[in-house]
Amino acid sequence: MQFKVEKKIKDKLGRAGVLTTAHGVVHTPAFVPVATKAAVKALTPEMVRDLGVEIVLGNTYHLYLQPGDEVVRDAGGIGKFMGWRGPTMTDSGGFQVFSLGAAYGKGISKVLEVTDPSLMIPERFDDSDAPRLAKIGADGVSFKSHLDGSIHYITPEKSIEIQHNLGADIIFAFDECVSPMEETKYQEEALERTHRWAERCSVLHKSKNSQQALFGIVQGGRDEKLRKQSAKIISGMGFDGFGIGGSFAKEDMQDPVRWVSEILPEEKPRHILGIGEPEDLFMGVENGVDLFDCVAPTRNGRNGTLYTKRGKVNIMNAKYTTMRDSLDPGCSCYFCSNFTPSYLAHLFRGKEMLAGTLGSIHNLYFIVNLVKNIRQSILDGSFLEFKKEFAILYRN
RNA sequence: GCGUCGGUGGCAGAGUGGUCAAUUGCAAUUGGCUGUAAACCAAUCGCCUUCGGGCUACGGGGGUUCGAAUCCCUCCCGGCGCA
Repeated sequence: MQFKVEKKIKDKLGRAGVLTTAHGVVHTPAFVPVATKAAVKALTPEMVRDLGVEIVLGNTYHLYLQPGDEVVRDAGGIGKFMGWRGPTMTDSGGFQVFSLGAAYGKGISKVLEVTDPSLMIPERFDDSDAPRLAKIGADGVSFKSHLDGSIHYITPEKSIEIQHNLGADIIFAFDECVSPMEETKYQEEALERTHRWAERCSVLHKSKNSQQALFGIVQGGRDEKLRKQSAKIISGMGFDGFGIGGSFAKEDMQDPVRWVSEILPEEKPRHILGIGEPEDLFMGVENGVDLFDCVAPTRNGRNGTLYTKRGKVNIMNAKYTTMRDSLDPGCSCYFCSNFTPSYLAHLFRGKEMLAGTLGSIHNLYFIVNLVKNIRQSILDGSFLEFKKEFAILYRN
């Protein structure tokens, strides 16, 4: 893998670049659709490609459980297995430590909308009996499969082995995504663990002489000291690129991202994990992020929430049942070019499978194109103007 | 005409003397979704309300009872059977 910065935003950390992998080129900043189980839900690889997508991201934990990483390896790797000819990346399973662990059944997401001190857990109470499918052990994480209840112990080494079998161009170190609700003491403890795990991932990966690029993940929550410390430590481990992971608060997300980008080596790519609402894309790019993956466009698309230049709309709202005007004037995606909101509303109400497909197509097109336009604005030297123009319409 | 079973909120369908403005499902209305336990989840869903409560409701009318969607009488409507 190679990465080259083409142009930077004046006086900012942001840049446009080109990432070259064995399976093709990615123009950054880029949006990376999520294909957890080797499928971008509701879409064929051809549709995904036609939307302008250059790279997709699969998931270690999910593919390990089903169909099994060896099946994927024997099929020629994740790209070949899923019929995607371009570059691929896999997440390490670190997010499942969070989503199936501390966040399990609690409705906690990785982005907090409001910073409310009362929401913070003052002291990590003993909730070891709380139902959860992931538990952190001595040197790894014990998962109870959501599919059949079987127990699986994933260590950093195991995550890397699985990812070697999955064979994506870019893989991630096994980390612990920490809940935004955790107190500082726990953040520190988890951060040290993530650093130890990162080192182990790096050591094993290097010993295997893999052609795959390994990205280390910076954690540290919303704490400046921890974030900077993490960025320094992770940059010193010889990774090929970096992930920025963990907990964020909507209103100050840019701070951790900036702190980290200022420290990470400029010549290596940075990927913010699991972030991808339109405003966040501008925030990330401005603060030095090259790659974004996020389930939001596809999940929202399947659930009836569609992006438009004037903000998100819920196609299930009564007013759309008869609307024949364009949902998002100027949008030239396959859905907007060929169908009416009324039709899509009907498909959703009728629970037709095509609803999720058309919703995903529109949303992915919206996000991928937005990032493309952001990239172009960097090359044109008009990023800040573009950001401002977009925000004025989108927020109304 | 006789017999019989039934008529409950937009629909389906529970309830069969008080805890019933009435279980549940669907529909409807609205909200949410950020490294996917997610083609998902949540709230609302008779009218009014100063959110304490008030009012009108289980085909119509009448009755029994302290109290009726629930019991009785009668009328109307529907299914089935027999003429």
